[in-house]
Amino acid sequence: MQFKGEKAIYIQITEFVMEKILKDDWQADGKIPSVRDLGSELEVNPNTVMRAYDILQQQEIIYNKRGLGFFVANDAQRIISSLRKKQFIDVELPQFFNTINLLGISMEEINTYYLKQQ
Amino acid sequence: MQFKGEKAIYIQITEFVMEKILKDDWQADGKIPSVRDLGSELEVNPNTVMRAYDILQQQEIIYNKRGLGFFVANDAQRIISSLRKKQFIDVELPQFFNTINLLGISMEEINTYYLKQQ
Amino acid sequence: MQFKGEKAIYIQITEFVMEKILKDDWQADGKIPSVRDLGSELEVNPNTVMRAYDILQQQEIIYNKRGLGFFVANDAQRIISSLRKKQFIDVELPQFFNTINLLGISMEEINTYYLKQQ
Amino acid sequence: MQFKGEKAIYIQITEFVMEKILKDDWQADGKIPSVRDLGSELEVNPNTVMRAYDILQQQEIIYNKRGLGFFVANDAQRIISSLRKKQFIDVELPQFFNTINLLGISMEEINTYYLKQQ
DNA sequence: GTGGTCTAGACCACC
DNA sequence: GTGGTCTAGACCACA
Repeated sequence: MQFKGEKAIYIQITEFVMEKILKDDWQADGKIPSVRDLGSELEVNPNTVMRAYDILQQQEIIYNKRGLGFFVANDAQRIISSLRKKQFIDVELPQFFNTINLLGISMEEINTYYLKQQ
Repeated sequence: MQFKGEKAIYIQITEFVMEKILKDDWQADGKIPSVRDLGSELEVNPNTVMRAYDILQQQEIIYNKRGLGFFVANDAQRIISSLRKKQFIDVELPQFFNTINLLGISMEEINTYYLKQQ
Repeated sequence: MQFKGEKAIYIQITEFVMEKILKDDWQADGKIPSVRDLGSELEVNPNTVMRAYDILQQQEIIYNKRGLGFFVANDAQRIISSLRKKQFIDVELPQFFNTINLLGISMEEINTYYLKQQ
Repeated sequence: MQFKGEKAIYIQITEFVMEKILKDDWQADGKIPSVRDLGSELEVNPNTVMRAYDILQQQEIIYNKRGLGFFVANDAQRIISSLRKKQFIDVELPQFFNTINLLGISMEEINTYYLKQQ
C-alpha cells in the first residue's frame, strides 16, 4: 500500500478500511486490526491510524470495546454506502452537470462515451 | 465570493478569472483588474491574486504589459476550453463512470437527475 | 446490557449490582452470581467483575464466604441508599442548580419536564 | 489555568474557548489566538490546542481562514447555548429524575433545597 | 505569520 | 494486550 497521493494519509486509511468492510474482508462485529498492527502493516505511525479510526467511530462505522479493540459496526456497509451516495448526489453530480454545461457537452455525448468504455 | 472551501484560494481565483473570460465579462485584449483591485474586491491578499495571475500567464490565458497591467489573451477562451475539455475527458469522466459503477447507479438515473436540475 | 459508555466497565458493574439489590432482585444474605457467571452473562472478563465485587465488599455492601461465593450484606440497601443520597445532596444537586442557572432554566421549567416524563 | 481534572485537556480547552465566546471576550468574526499562542499561554502543546479547535470547527463554532487563523463564527453563541441545552435536556435531566426517583426524593424537596441555596 | 499533517516516543487506564 | 492522550519536534502549503 502506498500513501503518496495528495490526500492526507489518515483520510486514505479511512477509505482503506471502508473498502475492506465493503468487500467483506472485515465483517460485521468482527475485530479490525489494532492501531499498532495496522500502523506497522501500512508503515505508518499508530497515531495516524488512530486518527482514522476516530473518524470512522464518529460516523458509527466502527465501535470500540475498551481494552479489546475496534470492531465493525453492524450496519457499517449500509452507512458507508449511504455516506458515499450522499456525497455523490449532493456534491459530485451538481459539479459534473455544471462542468458539462460550461464545456458545451450534451448528455448524449456522455452516454456515447459511457457505452464505449464498457 | 467565499474562500472557505478546501481548495487553495489562488486556485479558486484562477477559476474565477477563467469564468469571467468564458462569460465575456472580461474580453479579449481587454484589461483585467489589477492585483490590488481584485485583491480588495475579493478580500484577499494581493500576493495571492498575483500567484493566480502568474499561473494564468504561464498558460497564456492572460499577458502582461509593463506598467499597464494584465490583459486577456487573444485566444484565451479557446485555451481555457481546451484545457478544461482535456481535463474532463481524460480525468473526470473516467472517474465519474467509475464512481457510478461502484455506487450501482445507472446512466438512466443520471439522465433523470440531469433533467430535474435543468 | 451494554458497556460502551465512557465510564469504566467495573464501575458500571458496581452500579448494576447495586441496582439489583435495591430492586430486591438480589436479597439480603442471598448469594449473588459468581464472578464467572456474571462475567459470562454480561460478556465481560471475570477479572473485571472481580474488581467490582472488591469495591462493593470494601463498602460492606456484599460479603464473601470462603469457597461459597459472595452474598448481599444485611443492611446493603441502607448502605447503598445513604451512599447515594450523600453523593446526591453534596455533589450532584449543587451541580444541577449551577447548571440550570447557567443555562437560564427556571425551576418551573424543570417541574414541567418532571410532570411530562412521569 | 489549570488542567488537572479528569477530563482530557483538549476537552477542557473546547470548554475554555466556549466560555470566552459566551462572555464576549472573543467576539463574533473576531480572530482567536493561534494554536501556538494559546498553547504557550496555557502551557500546552499546540497539537492539543489544534485538536480542540478541530472539534469546535466541526461544530461550526469557529471557522478558519487559510493562513490567517481561526475566527469566531457569527452565531457561535447560539450554537454553544443550544448544544449545552440539548445535552442537558437529553442526558442530564433524565438521569436527574431517575436518581431522585430511586432515592425517593420528591420534587417538593428539590424545590426547597433550591430556595435555600439561592 | 497561519494551520495541517505526521512521526517518535511516552504514560495512563482498562481488560 | 487494547485504546486514549499528550509532548516535542519536524516539514509542508498557504497568505
